[in-house]
Amino acid sequence: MYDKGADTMKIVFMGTPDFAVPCLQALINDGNEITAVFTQPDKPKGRGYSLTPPPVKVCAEQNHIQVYQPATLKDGTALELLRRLAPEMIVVVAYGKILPKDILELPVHGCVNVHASLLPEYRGASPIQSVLLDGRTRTGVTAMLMDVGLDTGDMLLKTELSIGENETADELHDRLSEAGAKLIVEVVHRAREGTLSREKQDDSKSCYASMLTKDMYRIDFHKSAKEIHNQVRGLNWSSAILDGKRVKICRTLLAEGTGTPGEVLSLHPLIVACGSGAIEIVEIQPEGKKKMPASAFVNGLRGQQNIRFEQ
RNA sequence: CGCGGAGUGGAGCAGCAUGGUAGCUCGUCGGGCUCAUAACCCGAAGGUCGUAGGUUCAAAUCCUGCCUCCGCAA
Repeated sequence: MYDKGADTMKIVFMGTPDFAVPCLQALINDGNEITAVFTQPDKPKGRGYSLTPPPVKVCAEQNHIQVYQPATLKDGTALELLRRLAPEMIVVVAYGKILPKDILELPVHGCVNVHASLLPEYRGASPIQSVLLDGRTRTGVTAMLMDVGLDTGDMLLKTELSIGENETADELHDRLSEAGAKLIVEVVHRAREGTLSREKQDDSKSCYASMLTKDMYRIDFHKSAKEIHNQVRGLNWSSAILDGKRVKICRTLLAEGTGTPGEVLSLHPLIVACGSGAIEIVEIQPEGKKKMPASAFVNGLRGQQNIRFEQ
């Protein structure tokens, strides 16, 4: 009754970090024929610079899928390889490389990208974090048909999510990642049925999520409590200097109170004054230690309880 | 051989340079006080001090190997 070609699709998957893994796994579980996975080359990472494979590679290998890690897609070898693989669709999720035009045009169903924002807003590198830094209350994932621009292609499907007041980038990342996995499976289904429709992006409403830089992680307690709270949750943590030592502030809540910026208003709970308002520090990580509840940190202070955060 | 920090009852820390009775702030359990409490008071349980060896009459403490965790940097 069923034509084999009608209920599976030949797909090449391109992706690199954790965010892309649920999408790949979902496509596999959905029974599609993943003929190959493209991912970034292993890179020296972490302590000792040990060569670390990207998460997508690990997942692909567990599923016995052929992995390719070309340094570039521009020299034609990737194109030739892809011609042989003959995918009906290329799915790209946080791959980290630009696809040249001839690859974009290769599959019949095109190159579909899953992007972690409601396009045309937050195109670019850090949509998840930027949305939180800006204090937005809604975001989502968008599947789009890639073109030569950066996240500018025609949109196919979206999923919208509302953002919790205290939600962190890690938490949002995971939710968006799962939503993206469901979304791409639906895109594949509908591509087979031929029921997808394309919607152009309204460029006048677009904005870009800039790359994250190191200095964005430093807390300036002159800023408002709201800004600092968004910074901590948007970046997962931010650093401050306490008693001459660097600490990561990993989780905060908005709190009551006023004082000079950086002043510790209370140890139980741990509340710090900001430029306007105050934040409660819920989780903190001293240099060289594990992340711990602020209460544990305060317990370990022993005598030196006259602490204040430096500017 | 990238640089550095750390592993001590359930949590966070002290003790280690001058080896010799396990400490502190919490938590837990029991009891008391209170209209009441995450507050206060009294009491209790709970630790082969990461692991394997070495030195020693004696090692959490000194020496060596190994494991694990973390910060920086990439």
